[in-house]
Amino acid sequence: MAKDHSNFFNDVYEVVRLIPSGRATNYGAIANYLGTKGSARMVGWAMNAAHGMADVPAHRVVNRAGVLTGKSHFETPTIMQERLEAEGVEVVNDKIKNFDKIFWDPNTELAL
DNA sequence: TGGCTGACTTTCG
DNA sequence: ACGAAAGCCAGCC
Repeated sequence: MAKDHSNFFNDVYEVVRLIPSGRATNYGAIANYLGTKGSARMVGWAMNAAHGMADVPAHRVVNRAGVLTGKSHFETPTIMQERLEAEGVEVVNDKIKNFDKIFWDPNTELAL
């Protein structure tokens, strides 16, 4: 399982893994951090492969509005919200409450 | 080799 | 303020 096979996917996994508990980020931030800012979709795609990895908390990755867009891709559409609430994140209507304060930007937190 | 798809984002109407 | 369309890159057929 060499990480050099797909740098893009691996990078996404690492960034998502670096997301601290009780925090969440969005696809655009990760894409921007990786340099592929134009392809925020690809981040989601990478997560599609990442959802098979337990080490990748995909539930901490949401869209720029803080909505749990990818919840449907989990084992169950409720897993994402359940896990976020378990982390201490308030979720209402499949949307993260106070997303503005729990938002975790790799470009800022990792201090590029 | 060429073209479609995709867990997004931004902008024009 | 809401709706629809374009743009982006990388994997997959």
